[in-house]
Amino acid sequence: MDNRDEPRYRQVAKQLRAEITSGDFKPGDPLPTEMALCDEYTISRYTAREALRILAEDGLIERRQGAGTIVADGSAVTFASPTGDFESILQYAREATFVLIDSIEADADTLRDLSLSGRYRKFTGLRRVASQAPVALNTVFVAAAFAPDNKTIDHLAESVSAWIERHHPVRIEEIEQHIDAVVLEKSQAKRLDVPTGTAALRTMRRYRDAAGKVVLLSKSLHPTGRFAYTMTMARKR
Amino acid sequence: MDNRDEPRYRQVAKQLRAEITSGDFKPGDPLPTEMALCDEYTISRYTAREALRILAEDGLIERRQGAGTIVADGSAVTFASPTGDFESILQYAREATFVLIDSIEADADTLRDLSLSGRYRKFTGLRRVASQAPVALNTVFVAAAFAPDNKTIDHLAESVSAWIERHHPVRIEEIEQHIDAVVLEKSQAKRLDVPTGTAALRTMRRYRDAAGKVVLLSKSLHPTGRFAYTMTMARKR
DNA sequence: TAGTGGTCTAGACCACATG
DNA sequence: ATGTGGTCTAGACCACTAG
Repeated sequence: MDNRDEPRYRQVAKQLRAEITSGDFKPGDPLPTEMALCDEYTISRYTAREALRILAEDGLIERRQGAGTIVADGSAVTFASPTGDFESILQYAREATFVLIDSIEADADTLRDLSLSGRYRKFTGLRRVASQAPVALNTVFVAAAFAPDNKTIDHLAESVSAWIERHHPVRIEEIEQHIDAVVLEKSQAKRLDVPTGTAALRTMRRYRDAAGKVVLLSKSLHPTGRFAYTMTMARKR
Repeated sequence: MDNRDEPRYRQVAKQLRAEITSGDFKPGDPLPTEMALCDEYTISRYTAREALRILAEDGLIERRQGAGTIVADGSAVTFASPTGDFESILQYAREATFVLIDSIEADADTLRDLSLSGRYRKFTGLRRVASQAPVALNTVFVAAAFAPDNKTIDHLAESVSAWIERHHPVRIEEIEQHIDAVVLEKSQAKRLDVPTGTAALRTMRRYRDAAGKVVLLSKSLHPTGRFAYTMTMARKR
């Protein structure tokens, strides 16, 4: 079933998120109180609060001292990243899990098309939040030296770039992002469980280290309604 | 001096921040461990961690399990764009001309849908580069106080936000951008001179002044192939 | 006044990084 | 092997909101 290594508070957050996005809780509805969550999940208050913190940071809920916790409005469908820090721009919901479909060594033609040189491992998978419909069909090319094994990447609950930085002495210095729109093909739509002909955001990101080497290249297809890209830019002074 | 009501963890965070920004701790330096902070400030580990969490969220420090906490080598990451100014986000707008189709006062329903309050003028038009096919179907809501007249906006060869800043004493401090994908409807496709059913990037941007007031709201439909969104994010300051 | 979320303590065990 | 940060428990008191 679920990854037993995943912290309890993320599991709880995932569950609550599912109940919110599925409509069990609607915008404006009160969420269970912290003590209620403690009882329901048999967890301490700290764990309940960590779960709620995640949802609050993602803008899914609003908390008010003395009053309670309610579902924020307008966030039932999309997963937005309102903050401006490096990781949150790139990620889907914090708990989005990579579900591996396929893993092979990238062939020469593919690499040439992507302007990559060197050896790369190609992972194909879905990004899911809880057991909801996938938010993305994801293809990731990882430089061979940094590639995780299949067991590691499957059910990875963070970004691949974050995993690489934690496990290898490399630092991503720059990300180039390219976004356009496409209409999904039949096979893609099937994997994502949407009708053929649905529109999707297509993103391609190149993650480079200080030397300009592409450590990671990620291509994603996000069907409309499951994902939208949000960011805030502040003016430089 | 210090607000005595302020939570202890914020006081600690404030103190640590001061030590970092004053240069007592330099980028790459290890910060005191959690236990060391507990002793130094006579606080529990929870309180120390809350303080560190604040600094980590602000991008001032980096934490790695097992390794420790160090001062980050850049301040919070910003979106580095080639030119470093707002115009670069608009990309097409720099060389694209706004061709006015329609101009009316926005009605109450429309404003409510967009969460706008106050009076706004709604301009509909195409963005063209030279006499090529249009790169966008554009709807712009301008706060009444700043709205250009029809003659001015038609064939405007810059962004509307730039025009506003040049002609009114207002400064855009923040832009919130939302991007998703759609399939064009017949009337939209016709205007853009593409087949019905073409995919398009849909962007919505809110331009706010220092007070948070939405000065300008722009919605665009960019047909695939004519426009793609590219940006580069750098980790360093 | 009762109940909520906010802050805080004092423990504990674990995963991970480094020597 | 040691020490770090990550997770988690079981308490407590306080600030605030609402009936």
